[in-house]
Amino acid sequence: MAVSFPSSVRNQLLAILPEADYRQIAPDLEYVELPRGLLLAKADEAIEHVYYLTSGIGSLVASTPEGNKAEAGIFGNEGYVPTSAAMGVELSVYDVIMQIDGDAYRMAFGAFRKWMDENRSFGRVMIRCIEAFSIQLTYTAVSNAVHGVDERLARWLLMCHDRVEGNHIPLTHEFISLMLAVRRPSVTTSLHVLEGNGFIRSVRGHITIRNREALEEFARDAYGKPEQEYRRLMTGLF
Amino acid sequence: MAVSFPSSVRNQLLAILPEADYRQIAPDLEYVELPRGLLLAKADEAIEHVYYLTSGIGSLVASTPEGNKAEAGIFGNEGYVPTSAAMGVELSVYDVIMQIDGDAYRMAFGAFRKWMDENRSFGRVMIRCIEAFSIQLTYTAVSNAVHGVDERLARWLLMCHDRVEGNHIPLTHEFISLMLAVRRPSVTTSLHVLEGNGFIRSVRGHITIRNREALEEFARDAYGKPEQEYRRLMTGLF
DNA sequence: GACTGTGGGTCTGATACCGTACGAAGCATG
DNA sequence: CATGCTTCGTACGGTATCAGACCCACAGTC
Repeated sequence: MAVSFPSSVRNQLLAILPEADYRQIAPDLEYVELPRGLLLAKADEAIEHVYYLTSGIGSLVASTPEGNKAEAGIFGNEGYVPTSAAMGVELSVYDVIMQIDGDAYRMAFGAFRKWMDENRSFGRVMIRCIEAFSIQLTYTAVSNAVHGVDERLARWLLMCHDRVEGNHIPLTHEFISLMLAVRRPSVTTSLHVLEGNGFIRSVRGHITIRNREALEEFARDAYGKPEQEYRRLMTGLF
Repeated sequence: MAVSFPSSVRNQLLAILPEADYRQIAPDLEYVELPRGLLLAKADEAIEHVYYLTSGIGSLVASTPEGNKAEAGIFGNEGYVPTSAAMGVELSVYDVIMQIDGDAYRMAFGAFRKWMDENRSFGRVMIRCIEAFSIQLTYTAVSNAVHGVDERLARWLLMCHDRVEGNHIPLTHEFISLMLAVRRPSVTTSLHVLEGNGFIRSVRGHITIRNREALEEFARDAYGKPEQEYRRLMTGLF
């Protein structure tokens, strides 16, 4: 662990920035802790800050006029939110909510816009991230259309696992059911399927990944493309 | 109809550009006809051109490793494809296919990249379009998660209707079933529901919208948000 | 007018998921 | 230890959609 590194580089986007560019924007970063449930942006309200998570997980949740909700995207320390800030959009369209406690470096909307204009490398990284996120959205749409609950749940757990350290994820069935837009009991039974196969262990409020490889195999048709594209998009940028 | 206007302004993105900027990029536009079934981009292949449709409809179709497919996004003369070109991405992740005959002005990938760098207004419009498209992706994901076939079909027909002139849409049940990732007979029965309500008329290969307002009401929970956001994003830009 | 291919309607049984409800188990509080 | 709250397990009937198959209607061709 290099002591001289600021902890903000634990965000992969900030870490990828050339050092000179990073130093330029760094003064506008502010460390914050993000408890579960915190809304980083609210639907139809102004985007005040842009967040670079260094730990934890958040979700982008979209609602319909009748109040149906579903998660459209998930993010951790590999990205930033809300992506729409980069397009000069001031109002958020979705709720962006912390799903697992974490912390982040955040930047005021105005500063973010300024650096998007003035720092080429910064803009390049942010734009790449938008593409990566949009690929995730696409495959969420496809998966929602073609996969059953078991597969969707497996995919979702893998995406969470990618974004935490260790194998332990604090999650309730209730919360998962909101994200996947299915009944809570459907989550329970699907978790049992995964548990019966030895992929995971599930106890009151906690899920432990026990055999990630097998879980990936199980979710093969649902998981992988966005993650692969992320790696492709983010390598060789500089 | 102003005779002096080039037909390319029938694409809403090109139309929105300030005249000076439009004149700058115009020499790199080439008129092409796009028959149904034509692939404007192929998954994992290089993006050769960027297309600005002036008529017709196309779809962005994503596939899973096991060959499941579903439409993730739809576009007409209100946007451009592939949006990823603006992020400096050279390979397409999806198939982009013409769904209803049309025509377009296209620009070589290299020229597009150049103007993204050199013409601020151009870049701004393209970036806005990415955001709009990404909102569409999000709501497709949500709708796929929470709505039944009837509602999803209604939503989809409305999105097609938005992108054609008149009330007539040439479509087969088979094709719609591919887009929605449902069985072909499910499309047949759902169309009967819409037809029974007097919203549409469906005959061999052709669908006619008869009462758009009622159809919108029927699809209220599934349709509208992305379209509303599109208008908000694209007004007052210059 | 017969032939052929595409597109559309309908049937069967199977299954996945739904809405709802209720009870049991874990955990904190006093 | 009693209480209350959250979280989880399970059951019921109902419905939407599935997979697959089959036949019919229409449109073009020769």
